[in-house]
Amino acid sequence: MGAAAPGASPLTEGNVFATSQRTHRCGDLRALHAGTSVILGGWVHRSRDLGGLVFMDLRDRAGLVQVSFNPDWSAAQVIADAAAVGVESVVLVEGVVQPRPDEMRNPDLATGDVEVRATSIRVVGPAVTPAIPVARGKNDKLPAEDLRLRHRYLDLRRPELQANLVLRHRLLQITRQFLSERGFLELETPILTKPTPEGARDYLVPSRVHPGEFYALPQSPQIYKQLFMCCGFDRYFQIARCFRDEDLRQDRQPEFTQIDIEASFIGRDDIMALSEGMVAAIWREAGHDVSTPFERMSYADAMERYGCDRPDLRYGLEIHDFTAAFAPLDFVVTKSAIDGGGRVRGIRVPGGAAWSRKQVDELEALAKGAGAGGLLRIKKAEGKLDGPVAKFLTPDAEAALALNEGDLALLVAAKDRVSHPALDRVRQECARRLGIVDDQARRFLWVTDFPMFDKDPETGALSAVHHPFTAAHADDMAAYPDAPERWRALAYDCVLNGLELGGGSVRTSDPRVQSRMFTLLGIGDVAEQERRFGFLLEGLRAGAPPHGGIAFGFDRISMLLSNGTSLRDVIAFPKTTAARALFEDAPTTVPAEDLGELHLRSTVEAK
RNA sequence: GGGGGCGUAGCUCAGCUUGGUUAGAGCACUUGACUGUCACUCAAGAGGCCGCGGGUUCGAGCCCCGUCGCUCCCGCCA
Repeated sequence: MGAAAPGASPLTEGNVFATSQRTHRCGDLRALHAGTSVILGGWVHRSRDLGGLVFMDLRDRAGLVQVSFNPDWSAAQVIADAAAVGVESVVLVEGVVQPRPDEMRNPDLATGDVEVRATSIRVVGPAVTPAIPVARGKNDKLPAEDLRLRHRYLDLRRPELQANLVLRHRLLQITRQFLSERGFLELETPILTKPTPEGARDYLVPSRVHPGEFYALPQSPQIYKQLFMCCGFDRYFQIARCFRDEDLRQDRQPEFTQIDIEASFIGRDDIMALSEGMVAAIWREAGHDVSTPFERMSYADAMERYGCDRPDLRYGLEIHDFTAAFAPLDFVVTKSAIDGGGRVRGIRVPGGAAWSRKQVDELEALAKGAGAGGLLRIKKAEGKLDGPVAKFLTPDAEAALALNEGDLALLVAAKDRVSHPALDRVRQECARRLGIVDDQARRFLWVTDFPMFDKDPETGALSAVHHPFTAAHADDMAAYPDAPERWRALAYDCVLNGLELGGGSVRTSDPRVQSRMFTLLGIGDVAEQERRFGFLLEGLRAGAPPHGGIAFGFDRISMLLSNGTSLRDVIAFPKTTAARALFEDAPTTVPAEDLGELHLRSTVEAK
């Protein structure tokens, strides 16, 4: 193999992947390369030794190509060497691209019209037998996830995961380009920040130079980005890593990436329009057309019609209120619920009358699991209504139900706090059973006008639904100065098919209003406000423009656009649900003297 | 913090219901044969702390208790 000519840069000639050691990538070779002498570097994906003839599938990031070793063009020693290489070893192969005869083409392979006739092979990175297979048969199951994470250096070689990370890269680039072109500055914020006792648990980092004091890893760059606005940076974004020390889920990691955006002199509609353009650009990069603007729905509407603040609009089964029609009924379940301040609401399921008692019992179990006392069922079969309530129904109630032949009504009689989540669960399950969820459809939606505060039903304490820096509708504050639980927030969530993609708000830019919000949230002491949020309040007092922003969950977006179901498949080195990194084996114990330097002592018994 | 599922060869799994000779299969691996394969084929071989600890029993992969790991869900995630 000849050395590159001194001074020659192979990164020219229109093939940016050529280097001093290789000329092409395996997966890039096509019929047009026929006759070209090439040097390839790649991993041995699989090989087939026919005795005297060896075929090797060589893999790199671009894909697979077949290399053939044959006495007609390969020396005996070259064939012997090829036959001896183990899978997943790294080799450099020199040869000539040749078109394959028609009957030997492989239509399943992008490079299947050609093969590389090898004249030399050099093993530059021999591999031990892989602990988990990289090359898989069509019907082979994936190894267990803990093994895939433990041997991530092998799992990430799989073309599927490579494609996911390549797509992730492209989505990052298009996001940066979109925002950059619109004057947004990519500004970095600290990873070592100030602990905030609200919200999720912080990851804490002990300070060595300040005994007993701690940094926290950011749950989001929220306050910093608002300070950028106070500084006049006007338009900010960051692909920001965020950390939350909470228990995990399939779609939740302890560290995650969000597209974080903030802008000045804007209102809600500005942020929404910008976001729609960005989301459309991201989806387009993944090959999907998205029409804008997105639908909008108020929080109150979403809860009333779907029992959920991020409704999946790909199907109907909307919730209806039958309270007025059921109020006169002499039926204890509905009567007591209504008398107690509740309502009778539910959905009509076309064709549900055919479901068995057991099937409907399963739906009731779901409703009960969500907190409901039960699920009332009324079906219309052979022209008459049937169910425990049926004999109590007045003509008015029957008319209100408006059931068609074969319909099933599923009702919950309870306060909204109970019936919303119960009906949400039942509605989703019914849609799934009916098979009416179109998985090709993309129903983007803005949910707006969230309440500012959530009131604890027992203590009466208020907590922020979005976060404490969100602005409220000015007219609500004026109309109900003493009933903050009635205020609507200038907050908005971007929802796709029942999944939350992102959320944001217009912020409170008046420091006096911000201080009042803290007071409403139970931080009435001014000194306490200054201690915890002084660095924001000072910034606001120094002259703050009206501003607002939004953050999108980038991992989840990558997952959706990779058609995956697990965040772990779009993150190179993810944690397990126990927040453990199996490959590098973190977290881990550290020597007591290291702790001592940080002024810490473990309370856990040494093993 | 709570509940469910899983844990047997390097990998994917069977065996457990009803305890009983030497724990099996496919793939991978090793050796051999094979000149157009592409999940090559064929033959032979090697490979096991049945997660770990304890208990019941004449006898435990199988039953019981505990524990660890992974996973899914609830709580939690302003």
